[in-house]
Amino acid sequence: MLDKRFIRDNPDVVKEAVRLKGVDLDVDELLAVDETSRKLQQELDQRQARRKALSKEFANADAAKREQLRAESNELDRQLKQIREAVDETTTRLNELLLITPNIPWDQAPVGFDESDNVAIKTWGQKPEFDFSPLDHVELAEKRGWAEFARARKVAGERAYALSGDLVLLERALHSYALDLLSGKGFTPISVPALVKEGPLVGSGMFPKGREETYELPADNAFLAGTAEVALVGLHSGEILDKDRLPILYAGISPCFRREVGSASRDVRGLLRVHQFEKVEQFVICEADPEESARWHAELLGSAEQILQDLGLHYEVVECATGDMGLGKFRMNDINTWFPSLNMLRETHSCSTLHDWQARRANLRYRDTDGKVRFVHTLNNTAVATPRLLAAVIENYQTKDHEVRIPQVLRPYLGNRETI
RNA sequence: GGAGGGAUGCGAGAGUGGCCGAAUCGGACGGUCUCGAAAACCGUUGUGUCCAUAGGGCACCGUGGGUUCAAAUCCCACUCCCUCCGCCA
Repeated sequence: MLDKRFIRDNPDVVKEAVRLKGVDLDVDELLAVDETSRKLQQELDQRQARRKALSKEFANADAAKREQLRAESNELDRQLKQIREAVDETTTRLNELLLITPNIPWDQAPVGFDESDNVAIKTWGQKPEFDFSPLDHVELAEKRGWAEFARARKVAGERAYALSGDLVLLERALHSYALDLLSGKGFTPISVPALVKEGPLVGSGMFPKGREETYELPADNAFLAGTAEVALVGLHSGEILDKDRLPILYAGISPCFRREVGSASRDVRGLLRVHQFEKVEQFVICEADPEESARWHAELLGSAEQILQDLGLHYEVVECATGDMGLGKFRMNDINTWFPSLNMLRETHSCSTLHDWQARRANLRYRDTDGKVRFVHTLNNTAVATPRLLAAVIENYQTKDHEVRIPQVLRPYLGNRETI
């Protein structure tokens, strides 16, 4: 969400953002509705002021006067009711429009309308060389009894999977390692609800746009969140934090659920795109200073890179194009990691700065040193999301004998085994 | 699942129809005192929105409706929290 006053004062900037992000929003309509809404509100305020005054007079009035005041007040009530209906109508529409108003993207972000316009800004490491023909993660896992696909699909349908044996231990090792790394950097590990109400989904910016991507449990008025970010934003929504509590650094863990409606029959094989997965998420709440949030963006991106470097995986960092970065984002960097079986890099991490766009929706504020109340900045990035990253690890580290060499950093979590 | 209790500002907590955007205590901030600090004393201290230079209007006492000239206060529904019983990982 953007500040209404900002939109009013900078309509051209907002229109440009709408264009750059390819959003279906009529900014002129928004401005018109805002104008109407304010006029109606003023009218309402005036009549309400009058009604309040009448009530005050009433206390000291005689019987005849009271009759007259009662009549006037009743008439005012009739008018108020009408105006209130009009106000409700316009504010509902205004909110609809505000909720789909995009954040202003970073002026250095590549302009473009989808993923294909993203620009690689860094690559690290090298593709592994195999002197045998490597298996893909599905073949490898099945050969080793590490996964059940057919049986899992009997239980839970398409894109379902079950991990077993050493692959489960390896998955846990990845998460433990990421959590330890982030704790060491001052992030508080926190496990959060994946089962959430609608409020935090709107607050985090997932709704209304991502509604059909989200599992809904209508009997309970609840949803399954696609990321811990939803709960992490929600935890502090509505609060006014003391400035000395900032920054708040979380390493959030939760299961994640995604319907993948837009990806029908894409990546249906294996562990790449599944409906349910496990993620350690980096999340930052900091003061509303673009330089401060830019520093945290670099920090979050750096931690994700460190994880991949520690794991020895070949990756590239991508500067996401305006049309790919999503409604609420100021800046987004994806990290794509090498998958030998696909002979390509695939997204494993996504680092975003949202400035105060998310904080405004979630009403997450802090009291600055000058005593003013401001909206915080929020940022998030993946640390480890499995099984996608797990698939990358086993594909990249497989041996001719269908074993997997364990990256050094994970060995302490696996009884110091070198291979599984 | 059954029975009860509750939701008020940064925190505790008063307020059961108009004098309440809200007592009191605590916290925080500023000041006096002091070599400095503590104590004591004095003062300040909710958010949003609109018009505006100053300043003012309006809204908000969990959420949404209703009653009334008038609602934090009465009525209804919902959400959340707590206690006890039952069930249960």
